[in-house]
Order: sequence, then structure tokens, then C-alpha cells
Amino acid sequence: MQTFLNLNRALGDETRVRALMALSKGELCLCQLIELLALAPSTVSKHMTQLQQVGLVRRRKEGRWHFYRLADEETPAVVRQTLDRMLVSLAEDPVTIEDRERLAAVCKKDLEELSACYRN
Amino acid sequence: MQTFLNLNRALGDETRVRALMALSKGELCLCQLIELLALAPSTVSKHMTQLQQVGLVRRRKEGRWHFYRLADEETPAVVRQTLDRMLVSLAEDPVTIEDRERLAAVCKKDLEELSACYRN
DNA sequence: TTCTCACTTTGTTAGGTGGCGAAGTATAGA
DNA sequence: TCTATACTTCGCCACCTAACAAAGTGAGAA
Repeated sequence: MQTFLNLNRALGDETRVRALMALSKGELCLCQLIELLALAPSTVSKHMTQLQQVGLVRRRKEGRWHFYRLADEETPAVVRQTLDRMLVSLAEDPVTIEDRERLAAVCKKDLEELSACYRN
Repeated sequence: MQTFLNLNRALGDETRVRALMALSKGELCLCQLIELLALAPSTVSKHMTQLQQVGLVRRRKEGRWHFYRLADEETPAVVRQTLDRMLVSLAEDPVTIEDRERLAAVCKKDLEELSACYRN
């Protein structure tokens, strides 16, 4: 029951859903998500931690950068299926489309440039 | 997007999920849900209104009694499918089993007896 | 070892949510 | 029409949550 509730609560916040949709094309560094979502680093970090705890997302560290990707085969089937259904049902959502364009611009910049968000 | 978020938020509260699971066997009067959930009438009423607005539940008035049932064919397919998946994934949940037994006891009483919850 | 930097954790605040009781509404019965 | 009743709405309070800034952490660079 608690697992079910936590999964739904995680998917009840627009910021987290936007982050998940952005990850559908492949893994992203936290600073890229910060740029896309236009929120404070601490806020985005907390959202991603929450998504990881529920099992919707996995983290990979490479030097000082932290990369996030969608759940893979190792996560419970229920979580993975829920994720797949979200990806399908929101694929053509206006918010998703808008973010897809913004993400393309974000990915043109390199990580050094993006991490300026920590200094400004 | 908002529809998706509202649906998930509705399914992120244990009281609402318990009410939905209880309705899987058929429609119930509000006073039966009040007895099952052991909450104030106003609280249960608010939860059921919320479930109705999202489309997970339908209301039927018969005299002074208000009966609720799970969404049927008239509701969007996405909502109906989400509901079906919840019913399956929580069918053997301890909370569901416990409520199933309590509900059997509640249904043995008649509505006149149950509506004492409004006077005590 | 010391510094820098990408990120996380902590502390705080504003707004949202779930709970209750009291008052309001609608319907059946007298 | 008037009353009783099953439910809803309103007003309030306690708790939760999402946001930010500031402080802490850990890994690479110097």
C-alpha cells in the first residue's frame, strides 16, 4: 500500500513529472535538469532524490557530475510499467513538447557552461 | 498534464484508495463508507467529491441516501485503466484484506442503523 | 594537502491538504 | 407545511510539502 501511495505521490507533482519526461530521451546531468526546470539546485536535487527512492530513476556519478536516468530492468515491474504508461500518455502533452524544445537547447551547451547555475 | 497530476494526487491518499478498493465489490452508501473508514461524515464526503471530480467514481442519489460506485464506461479510458490497475495491484494488500472483512460486517447492518453516525 | 566545484543536506517559510465540528441543503414522511 | 435526516459546505486548525538560501560533503585539480 505504502509503495503504491508513494509512487502516486511522486507522480502527482508537475516538476517531477517534467523531469521524468525529459529523461525519456536518455540520461541527464543534474545541472541540465536545473537549467530546464529553472529551479534552485537544492530543489531539483531533492526532487531527484525522491524519484530515486521510489525507484523511478537511477543515479550515476561520474567525477563531480551526477547523471540521472529512468528506471531500468532492475526496478520492480510495477514501477517500470507505471513509468511506461506515463511516457505514453504525456508524449504529446503541451508541457512535454515545450520542454522537449527547451531541452534541445540545453543539450547544445556543455556541462561547464551549465554549471554556472551554482555561481550566479 | 493537469488531468494526469490530479489523477495521481487522488490516488496518493490512503483514505481515498481504501474507499475505491471498497467499491470494487459494488456500490456503497456514504454512511457505509463512513463506518468502514471511521472518519467524520464531512471528511468522507469531501474525499468522495474529490474522487468524483477526477472521474474515478460516480454518484447516484436515492432518496436521502447517496450511493457511490466506481467509474464505468462513460469515463475516459485512461481513468478507467488506471483504476483497473489499482484494483489488481492492491487486491491482496493487507489493508485491502482487512477492509474487506470489515466491509462484510458493515454490509450486514442496514442503512438506518449505520446512519446513527450522524447523531452520535 | 589544499582548493574548487558539483551536488546534497539543513533550516526556514509560504501555501496546500486532511482532519473535525457547525451550519446549510435537499428530500422523505407526518 | 413542518420536521427529521442524510449528506454537503464552510470555517478552522495541525501537518505536510515545495520553494529558497546557506552550510556541508566528496571528488578532481592544483
